Amino acid sequence: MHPMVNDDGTAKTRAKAAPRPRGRPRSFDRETALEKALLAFWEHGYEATSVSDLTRVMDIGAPSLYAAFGDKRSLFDEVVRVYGTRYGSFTERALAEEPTARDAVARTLREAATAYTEPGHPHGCLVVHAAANCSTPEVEQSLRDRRNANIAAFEQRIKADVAAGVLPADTDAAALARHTGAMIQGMSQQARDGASREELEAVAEIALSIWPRTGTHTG
Amino acid sequence: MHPMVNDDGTAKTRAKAAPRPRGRPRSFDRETALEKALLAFWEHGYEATSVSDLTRVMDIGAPSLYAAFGDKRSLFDEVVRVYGTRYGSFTERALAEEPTARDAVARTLREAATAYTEPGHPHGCLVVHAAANCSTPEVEQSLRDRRNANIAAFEQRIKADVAAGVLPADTDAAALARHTGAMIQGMSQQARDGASREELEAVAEIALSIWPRTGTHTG
DNA sequence: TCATTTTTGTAGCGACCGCTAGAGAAATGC
DNA sequence: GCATTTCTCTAGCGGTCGCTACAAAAATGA
Repeated sequence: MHPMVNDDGTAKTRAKAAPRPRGRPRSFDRETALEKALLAFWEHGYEATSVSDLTRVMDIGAPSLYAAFGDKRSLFDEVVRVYGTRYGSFTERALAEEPTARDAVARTLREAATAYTEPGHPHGCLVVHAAANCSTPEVEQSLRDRRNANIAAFEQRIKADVAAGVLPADTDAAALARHTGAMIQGMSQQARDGASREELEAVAEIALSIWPRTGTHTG
Repeated sequence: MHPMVNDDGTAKTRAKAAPRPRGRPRSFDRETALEKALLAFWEHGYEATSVSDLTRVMDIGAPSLYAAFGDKRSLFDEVVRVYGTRYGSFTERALAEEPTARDAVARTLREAATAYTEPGHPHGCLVVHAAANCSTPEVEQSLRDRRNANIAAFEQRIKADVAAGVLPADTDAAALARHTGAMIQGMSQQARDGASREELEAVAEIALSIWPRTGTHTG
């Protein structure tokens, strides 16, 4: 057995043994740099964030960026994945944990009001805005797919409630899901345009009032 | 009196006499070129539409563009003005012509469903999307101001109905206006993401169901 | 010590960006 | 005809874009 030499001070990333690699070690923490890139892309979008911007905020040289993350496009892809797990997971959590579609939508909209106006990071949703007006169609399409997949997930959840009798049989699941998606995207735009958490929460409550109250909560 | 020589075939623009200017006449129709620029900016946004793109779709050289429209920024400003009168005026028309705030909002959302999916031009609203992720902050801010002014106009109209007793006294006019703005922007995003007119109309009807039905139409 | 491996900083590639100088072309007034 | 005015075309400016070749630097294994 090799001794687990891992407390050398710089290698925060390698938590799991793995003997130190051969060459010169990285001078920066990969996760920290990735988070900086995430914030830059979140604030300015894919296209308006130049590689020069990225190297500045990540505090590394261009060759280091390309060695660690590939090109700009794959760095952005990784940023989107990290964003999804770190900041954008409240929707799927609500869908998984709440007992009814209505509860899931309610929790999603309320948490969106908070998440989209949180201090410490840009307002609104990266998935909604970061690939708008993008001259690389694949990038624009990849986020569009994520948005539409979210709406499809709402639709599935609503249909399940209809099938279970929780929602009326004549419920238009597709329209209800799209309405929810439009609200989320509209609230994200509002957050970018300066709306506060309280203002977005009021919007969310109005939007929620359209739901038939046949669910578990009737108070 | 000078005879009104105005039928020289090329000068569509000068409808009002004004003796022909001194130098070499323009080889293109300014309004037609402006409309082409409008469509380009609408589809790709301010930043992603290069001057080279513009000269190609307008079918003129770069010096002609700069002579006729100033720089890229002022061309975009003019495009936004033209867009407002030609494509984006349905909101203020509804606010001016409908008897109640609710009717104005209903007409706005229904007409948005049509306008945002009309064939022959890009989907969605130029004001919502064309300055997203823009590295020129003034451009981004100018469209943001237009969006927020729209919401303020809704709020004023709603407050007028509250004052007139058409809407309940405890109506949250600001939240209701912001909800309307979020719906418009969300529907615009949906249109960009591929939603059809019928789908957006269904979303609009759902959104409208939140309004208290104390207005003139109760059928 | 010394060869090997990997990262780092410098410096710059070709392509495109918004924009314009300058010469020629097409109209006018005289 | 001829000067004047205005527009058009070619060509290219300085700057930034995404990206990379290259050599020095810093770790390893022997």
